[in-house]
Amino acid sequence: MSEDLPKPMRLEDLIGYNLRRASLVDLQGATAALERAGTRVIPMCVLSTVVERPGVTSAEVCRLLGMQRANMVPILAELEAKGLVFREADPLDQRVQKIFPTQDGLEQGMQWLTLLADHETKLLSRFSDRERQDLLRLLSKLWQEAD
Amino acid sequence: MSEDLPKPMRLEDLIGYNLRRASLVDLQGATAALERAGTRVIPMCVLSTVVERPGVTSAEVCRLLGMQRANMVPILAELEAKGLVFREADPLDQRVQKIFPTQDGLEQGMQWLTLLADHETKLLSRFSDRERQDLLRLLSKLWQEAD
DNA sequence: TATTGTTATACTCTATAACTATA
DNA sequence: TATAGTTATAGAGTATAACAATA
Repeated sequence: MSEDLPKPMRLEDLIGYNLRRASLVDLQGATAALERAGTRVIPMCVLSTVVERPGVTSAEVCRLLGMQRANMVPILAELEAKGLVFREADPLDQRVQKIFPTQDGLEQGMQWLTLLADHETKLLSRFSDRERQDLLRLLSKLWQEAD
Repeated sequence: MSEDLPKPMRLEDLIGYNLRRASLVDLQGATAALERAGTRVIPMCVLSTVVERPGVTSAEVCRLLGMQRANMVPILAELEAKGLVFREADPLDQRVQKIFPTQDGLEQGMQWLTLLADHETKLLSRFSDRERQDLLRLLSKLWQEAD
């Protein structure tokens, strides 16, 4: 009885359009939440990665976060200047510097993560637990399985 | 028996992190798909809006797409220079210009939308129809209901 | 040859302030 | 006073090429 429309014919039917709008809404709230703590989203992501993987190298962080090495330089310099991470020469490979969180870095990393978790609780207040789980799973599957 | 962990403690547990990674993966593919047609994502979104709402004003497109008025100016100039849209003074309000798609604009708008739909079919090839529907609904709910 | 960390640079997108013409 | 369209400008994020040191 109903005709089949095989392709989306409107902008709002595109997953990508809704992805970008949703990501932008989240980013605004996340930026505001972190601004009060004196940081931004990208340094927060880098610090979290260092906290979760102490001894990681700059190039590894770049691969994990999908960033260019050149753009990591000022971010790490900023975190180091704030006393949140420090670098150590790797005796096994003179090219690389292993990055570790300081005690302050561990505490700030936890606090920044909590700020974002609180922001997300507000953002998703009308979502059921099941909807949050589904959304997280589908988004993760989307970018992790991308070739 | 299991402990309850009320807040995410890792970067990858944040919806926002997965939103941004997923949006970026999609954006790369969408940009590549549109590059072959000689355009970019934002002009495509603007043209689609004009096609779906002929006679819309610049300020209305900005509100619909969440853009600043200042940033719309060069986009509309580009679409106009390509002969895809044209503007008409509104006799009822001398401040506004109503924007309409040309015949070429209608055809290009359809073609650009098809390019993105094809890109999404590839991107979501491992997603079931149900998963695509769920993802679309959850993303739309996230940004449309945001206050 | 390939990789790491780095510098310099350019480009896109986004944000803000200020202007004019009109409502 | 508020809004529409515009200009100029600054900022954040991203991308590429090239370099020296090391593997």
